[in-house]
Amino acid sequence: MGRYKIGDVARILGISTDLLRYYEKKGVVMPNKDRRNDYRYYDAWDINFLMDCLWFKNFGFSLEQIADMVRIPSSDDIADMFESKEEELQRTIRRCQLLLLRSQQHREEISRIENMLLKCEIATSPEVVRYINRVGDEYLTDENLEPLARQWLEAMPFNHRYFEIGREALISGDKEGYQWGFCLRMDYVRELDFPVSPPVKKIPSRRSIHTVFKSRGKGGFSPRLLQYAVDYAKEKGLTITGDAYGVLLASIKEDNSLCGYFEAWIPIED
Amino acid sequence: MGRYKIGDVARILGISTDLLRYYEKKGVVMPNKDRRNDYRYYDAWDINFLMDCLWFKNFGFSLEQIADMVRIPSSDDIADMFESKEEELQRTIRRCQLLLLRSQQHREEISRIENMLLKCEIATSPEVVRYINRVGDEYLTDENLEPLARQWLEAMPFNHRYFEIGREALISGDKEGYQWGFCLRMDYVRELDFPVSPPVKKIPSRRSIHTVFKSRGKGGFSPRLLQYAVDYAKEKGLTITGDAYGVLLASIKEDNSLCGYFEAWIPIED
DNA sequence: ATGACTCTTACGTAGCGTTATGGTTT
DNA sequence: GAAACCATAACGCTACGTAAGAGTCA
Repeated sequence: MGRYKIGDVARILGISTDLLRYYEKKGVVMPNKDRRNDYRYYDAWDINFLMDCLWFKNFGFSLEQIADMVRIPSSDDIADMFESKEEELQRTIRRCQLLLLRSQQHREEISRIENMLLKCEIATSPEVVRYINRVGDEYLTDENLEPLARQWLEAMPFNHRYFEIGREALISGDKEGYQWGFCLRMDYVRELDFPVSPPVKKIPSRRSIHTVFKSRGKGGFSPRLLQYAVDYAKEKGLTITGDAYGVLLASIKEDNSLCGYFEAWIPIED
Repeated sequence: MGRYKIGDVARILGISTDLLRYYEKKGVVMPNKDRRNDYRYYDAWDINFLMDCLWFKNFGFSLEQIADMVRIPSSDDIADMFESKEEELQRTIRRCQLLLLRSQQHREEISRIENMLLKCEIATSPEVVRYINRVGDEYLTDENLEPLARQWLEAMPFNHRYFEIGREALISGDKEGYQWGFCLRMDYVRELDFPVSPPVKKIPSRRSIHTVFKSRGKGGFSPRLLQYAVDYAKEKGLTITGDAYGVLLASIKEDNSLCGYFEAWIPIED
C-alpha cells in the first residue's frame, strides 16, 4: 500500500488539496495522520474510496449522503438512493421543460407588442384563474391573503400580472375602476395542479376585442388608455358585455421613463 | 401611493421580512427610509417592482442579474438573457436525462451481479476508451497526468473504474500483472464529446468470455480470482487471444468486510 | 403599558476557493 | 539554503433562515 501525500492524491484525482481537507472535515474520508508533522498520508485504498465518492458526487448526491453511502454500503440502501435520485431528476427535467416553454412563450408575448400595439382584433380570450390583491392603487394588506400570496409565488413565473377593468369604468373612463392581481392560464393550472378556491376565481373564455396598449411612467396606468378600443367597439357596432381583463406583457425603459405594455381582452356579445 | 411597512409587503408578496432586507442589501429594491426611526416605507411601485423580481427569480435568474434587469430594462438585453437562459435550461435537461439513463444503467449493472456471478458466457465486449492511472497497487503520481485526471473527473459518473489483466498474468495467475484506471463506453464518448488522445486508448469490441466475479476485503483483488474463467476457456477449447479487461460494478459491505464485484471480458478467437 | 412590530448585527447552511502565516521536506 | 510542500485558521461566495438585543408604533 503506497503512502501518498495530499498533493499526490489531489493530482491523481484532479481536485484541489483544500477539497480533500474539506472532505475529511465532512467525514467522507479519513487518512492517516503522522503525529510528528500532522501530514496526511493516504493509501491506495483511500484513493479508491475517493474515486467512488467523486463518482457519486457527480451524480448529484450531497457529501452527507456520500459519507453515509461509503460507510454503510448495503446494496438495498444504495438502490433506494438511486431510485429517489431518479425521481428527483424526473422532477427537475419536468420543471426545466416547463420553464423552457414559458420562456419561449414570454418572448413570443414580447414580440406580440410590436404587431398588436393599439390595434384591435376580434379573438377568443384565454381561460384563466385570477386572484385580486390590489384595488385601484392600494394593495390589500389583509393577513388572510398571505397563504394565497405564497401559493401564487410558487406559480411564478407561469402566472401573469393581471388587471380587471369594470365594464362601467371602461365605458365611462373612470380612472379608479380597476383592480390588479395575478392570473394563471388553465393549462398551467392543470400542469401545476394549482389549487383553485375562493377568492381565486375562474374567468371563462369569451369572444372579445383583443388589443395591446401602453402606459408611460409611474401611475400612468388608467382605464382611459383603452378608450380607443371602446371607440372601436362603437364603430363596429359591438356591445361590450362585461368586465375587461388583461395582463402586463413587459415593463421597458424608454427615454428614461418606465413604460408598461399590456394585453387586454374586452368581452363582446357572440 | 400607499405607504407600506416591511411586514405589510412581506404579507402581500408571501415572503419574509428578512428576505426583503436582503434584497435591499443586494441592490434589488430601495425603499424610502424614515430617518427618525429607520423604518422602511415601500410604495405600490416598489411592490410592483418586487413582484417582477420574484417572477424573474423563479425563472432561475440570480439576484445580481435581476438587479441589472430591473435597473436597465432594455428589451434587447432582456431578450438576450432569456435566450441564454433557454440554452442553459436545454443543457440542464440534457444533463439530467443522461444522469437518469446512467442511474438506470447502474441499477441494471447491480442486478447483473446476481445473474452472472461466477458464471461464464460468450459475448461481445463493449467498445470503450480507457486511461491507466495505477499499475498493480501503485497509483501513478506523474504530474502530467493531472489534466487527464480532470478530464475523467468531468466524465463521471458516466465512466467506470476499469482494470486490465495481461494475457500472460491471467494464464499464469501472476498476482501483479494488472492495471487500473477509468473507461468510458463509446456512446458516452460521443455524447459527451470526450477528447481521446494518447495515453487514452480505444479498446475495440471483441468476442469474449463474459463473467462477474468477486473480491473480499482490502487488497483482495487478484488475477487469480479469474482462474475459473481460464479453466472454462480450457474446457470449451477456447483460446485466449489478448488482455482481459473489466469494470468495478459495486463495492458492498458484507459481514463487515468490503466486497468488490467486477464484470470481466476475456477476449477469445472469433 | 403591552404586544406587535421594526431595527441592526451576527451567525448558520453547502461546497467549495482564497489568503495568511508558519512549519516540513527534499 | 531555497523551493516546494504541508499545516491550521479565517474569510469570501449565494440565497437565504434564525436568533439576539434594542428601539418604535398603535
